[in-house]
Amino acid sequence: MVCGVAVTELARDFRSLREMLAQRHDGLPRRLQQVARYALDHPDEMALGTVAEVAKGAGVQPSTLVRFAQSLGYGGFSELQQVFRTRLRDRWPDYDERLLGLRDAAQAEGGAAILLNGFVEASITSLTRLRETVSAADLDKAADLLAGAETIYLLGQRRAFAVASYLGYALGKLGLRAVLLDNAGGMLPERANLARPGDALLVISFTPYTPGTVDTTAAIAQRGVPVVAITDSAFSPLVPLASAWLEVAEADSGAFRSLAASLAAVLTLAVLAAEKRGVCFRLPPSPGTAGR
Amino acid sequence: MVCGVAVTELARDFRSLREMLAQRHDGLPRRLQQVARYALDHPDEMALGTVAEVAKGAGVQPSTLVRFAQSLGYGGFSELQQVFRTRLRDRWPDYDERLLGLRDAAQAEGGAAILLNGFVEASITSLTRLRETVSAADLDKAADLLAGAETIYLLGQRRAFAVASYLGYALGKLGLRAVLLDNAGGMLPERANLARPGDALLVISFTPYTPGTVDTTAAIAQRGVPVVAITDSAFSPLVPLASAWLEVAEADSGAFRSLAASLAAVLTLAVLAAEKRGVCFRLPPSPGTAGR
DNA sequence: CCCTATATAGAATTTAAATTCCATTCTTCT
DNA sequence: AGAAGAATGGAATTTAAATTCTATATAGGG
Repeated sequence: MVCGVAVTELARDFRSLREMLAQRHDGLPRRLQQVARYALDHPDEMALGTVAEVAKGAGVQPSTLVRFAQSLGYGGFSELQQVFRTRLRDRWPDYDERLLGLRDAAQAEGGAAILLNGFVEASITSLTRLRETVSAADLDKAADLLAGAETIYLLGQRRAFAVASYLGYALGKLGLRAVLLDNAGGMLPERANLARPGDALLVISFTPYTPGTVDTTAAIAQRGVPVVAITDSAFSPLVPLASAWLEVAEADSGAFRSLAASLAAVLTLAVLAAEKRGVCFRLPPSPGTAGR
Repeated sequence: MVCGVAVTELARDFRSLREMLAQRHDGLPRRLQQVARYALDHPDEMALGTVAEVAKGAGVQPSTLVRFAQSLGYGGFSELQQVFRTRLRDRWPDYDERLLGLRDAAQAEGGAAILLNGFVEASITSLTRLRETVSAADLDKAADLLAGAETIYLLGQRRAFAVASYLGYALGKLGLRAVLLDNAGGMLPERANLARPGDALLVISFTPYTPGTVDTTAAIAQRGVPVVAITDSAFSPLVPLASAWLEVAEADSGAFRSLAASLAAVLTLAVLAAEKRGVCFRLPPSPGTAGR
């Protein structure tokens, strides 16, 4: 019946589908044009709805949707729907195109490039997700606590240690007193005892939460020191201990997790806290909206 | 059967669901906790996947998902899924609007969001640029040197220290012997003396190059130890000392540079080196294409 | 104006997914 | 340690959705 009609390669992503529809639209039967318009105007409905729902929305019969998909070269509506679902999954409006190109290029270059590309993609995923999960209010609250502290204690072990150490560097540059709690000589508990209620603890930990980190945080929190936690889930044992916390979930690329999102979050906190501190101690030149 | 059990009003939107799960999580059976975590970590899969797909992703049986939904008060998985689908619909009301207004949205949310957005964008810029400047050949060469080393010494100070420390963590996990050269007690020169020709040094430094890092690298290189450098320019003082080097330029967002690209590069090296080492020492089960 | 080819609507069928049920395995309490 | 209860995995069943089929309508050509 439909032998050799589909000259064009069938579209697997939303962009190509859009393009293809624009081209073939005029040659399509009336009802199918109607479906095409609806599909491009309501991509979310196309992705999430059942055939019956979409048909109702577009004002056509269910079978029309199937014929539409088939006339485009797909096996059926479900196959067409995958295009719309993929678009929902991978919606990084700015970066999706770039990423697709990167993946292809990496394949061509060989194993090392694929590996690198994996880490790059995991990092970008983490970063874009960060922008969605962390709100300005959360950041403000956490930064307020840090700005009000005399000394900021930093705690992070294993893979979170890198984050804590960079934060220590940044806070130092910004002129905020910070102490990096490492476990040198197994002295962590003793060094943690220095924290007093006028200070603050910033703790970073991800699954599986290092017991030492959790224990130390609990000990410090119990002594009335405000705790800001950076962790990866609402179920983290740090959350009940914290006065403020940020959810930072890092994607992994097989072997190791990225730290990109954690670093971005932590630097934001550092700069925010410094700004707030600046407002308290030395009044800034421009009042009102302090941030540029 | 389930008369009047659900005391709580059942959640119809994502936020309440999230909250409810956080509360009830501890009282839940093991598998149901597992599902709860997966659901919050992969909301898109929950929205788009079928029961079978989600079950596979979460590592449970399909029936467990249904029981999970029911224990929360929903009629079944489909009803629970609606919550996740609604979230997808509502969060991106309009595709085009979002394209235009990412930065505007940050403006509207306040200083904190602008700041965070800046760090996220800087990181993504660094990461995509990394893919352009670093070639697979460079990576291979550097990884070969590391794979051939008995012990890998890691050197990075100031902001590069975070990178070196994460690399140390990763190499340890991969079973490669690595020594992080910190300057504890001002003993850096003495500790660096331990490196011998059969070892390797991985050094990370960016403008302005920390003198201590450069000096130590020079001393080690002169004693015949192969050096792999991660630095930000061909004119870096590390380049003439190195047997292999990678150019990693980090974008900055005003105050601080991202470390995202450096971390991605360094992790790639670590995994590559471990793979090569595996090939040399214990022949892998699958010959030919050793990858994964 | 009629005949043929194509498109369409709606019912019938097929296919796939969600839910329930039951046997087995862990837990917990005595 | 043993029994009772809850939790789990997997097959069986039910339910819903997608696809196909056919009768009817519509448009285009002779």
